[in-house]
Amino acid sequence: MAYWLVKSEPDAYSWNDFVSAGTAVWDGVRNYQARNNLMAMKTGDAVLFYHSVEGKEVVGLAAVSREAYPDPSAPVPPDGKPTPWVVVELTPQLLFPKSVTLKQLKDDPILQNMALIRQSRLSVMPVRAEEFDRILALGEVS
DNA sequence: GCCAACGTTGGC
DNA sequence: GCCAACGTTGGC
Repeated sequence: MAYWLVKSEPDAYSWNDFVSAGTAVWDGVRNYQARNNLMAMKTGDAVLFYHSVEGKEVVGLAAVSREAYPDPSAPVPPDGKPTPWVVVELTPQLLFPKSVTLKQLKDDPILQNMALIRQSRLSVMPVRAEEFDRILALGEVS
């Protein structure tokens, strides 16, 4: 199983919105690196849910419930080719007992090299197993 | 509110 | 194909 992190601005789509919806179609990704990460996701993979801009913290854990398929919200290319953009579907798993702030991640020696820190604009990124375990520990997920 | 990082667009 | 201009993201 692989591990991932997705970002969402809570003003636009928060963890509570996600829980209320029960499942989320992760649409609107328009960056090729992020798209490649979406395409690599497998059903059952674990996904950390991060609030960007407001909060700046990992708030919960989700799971991939459906693998990549074409993004229905993407514009149709004029040449009639299929859109390059994809979505996955995510399902909430649990709310962290304690949110893990960006500052905590930056201050932790194990987490120094996370894409979240080194590449702040990427919205969908892989997480290493040791990073994932460490973040769950910081979030007091038992 | 500012601005650094960085991806995209379009003129040449 | 290069690169300046521009737009967006997201931390501070």
